[in-house]
Amino acid sequence: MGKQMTEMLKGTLEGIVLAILSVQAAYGYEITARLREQGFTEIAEGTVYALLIRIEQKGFVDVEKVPSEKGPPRKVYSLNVQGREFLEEFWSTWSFLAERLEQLHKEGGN
Amino acid sequence: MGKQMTEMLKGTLEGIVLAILSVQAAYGYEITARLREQGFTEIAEGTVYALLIRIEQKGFVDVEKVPSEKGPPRKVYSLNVQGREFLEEFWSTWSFLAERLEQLHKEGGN
DNA sequence: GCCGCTATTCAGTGTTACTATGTAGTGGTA
DNA sequence: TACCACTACATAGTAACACTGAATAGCGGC
Repeated sequence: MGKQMTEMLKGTLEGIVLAILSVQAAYGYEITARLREQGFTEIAEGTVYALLIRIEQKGFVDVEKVPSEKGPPRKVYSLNVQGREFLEEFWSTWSFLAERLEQLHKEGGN
Repeated sequence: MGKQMTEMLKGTLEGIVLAILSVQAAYGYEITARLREQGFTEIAEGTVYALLIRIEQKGFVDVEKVPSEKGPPRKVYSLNVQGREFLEEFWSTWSFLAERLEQLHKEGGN
């Protein structure tokens, strides 16, 4: 993956995953696949699983183990109230940053 | 500073500073002040200086020492060709990320 | 002589995403 | 039976980056 993207994902990937979960509960393998669909083709599985453990420890998600027909049991993550609050904060932080950067892009773009 | 902002700045602060330098050459103290003006009120001076050393080592900027009337000599940084190329890459990476996030924000915002 | 402002530097810390690998369950197939 | 492909999760070690909390240094005014 591009080094720039790697660094830029720090702090945003968590929000991205929470945003995905805010639409619908999902398990790790599924989330990875969904990220790939959305253009994040190079995000490693290990990265996603590590992130899921983190957001579980922070108490942003509820976890349920569900048997799979095709492999080991799935750990299905669903966003809880705390997670939704955090996601809102994330969006406001993101919006602030995005506005400043858009401004800078315009200024420099002459 | 909010922890979210801290993490989100990883990878973007470098681009922000390069964007500032793309408009006009500047020195560390000045850059810090300019960031504060633009709403990044809590970015530590030490952070900016460390970043400047990094981008100098990467060869994105040229440095000139200029005496000051008000204190120790200033180290004035100006963006060079390599820096401009890197900045362009930065903008394309940023745009990609911003588009995906905007999309996600819309989807989740129902 | 001391304080405030300007200006830079640096050691140590925490967080995060990546690499690389390992473990495990299921079904198909030769 | 043995092997492979796909599904599904876990983890140890690494690199990069922003922050904290200092220290150093030059200048002017009181």
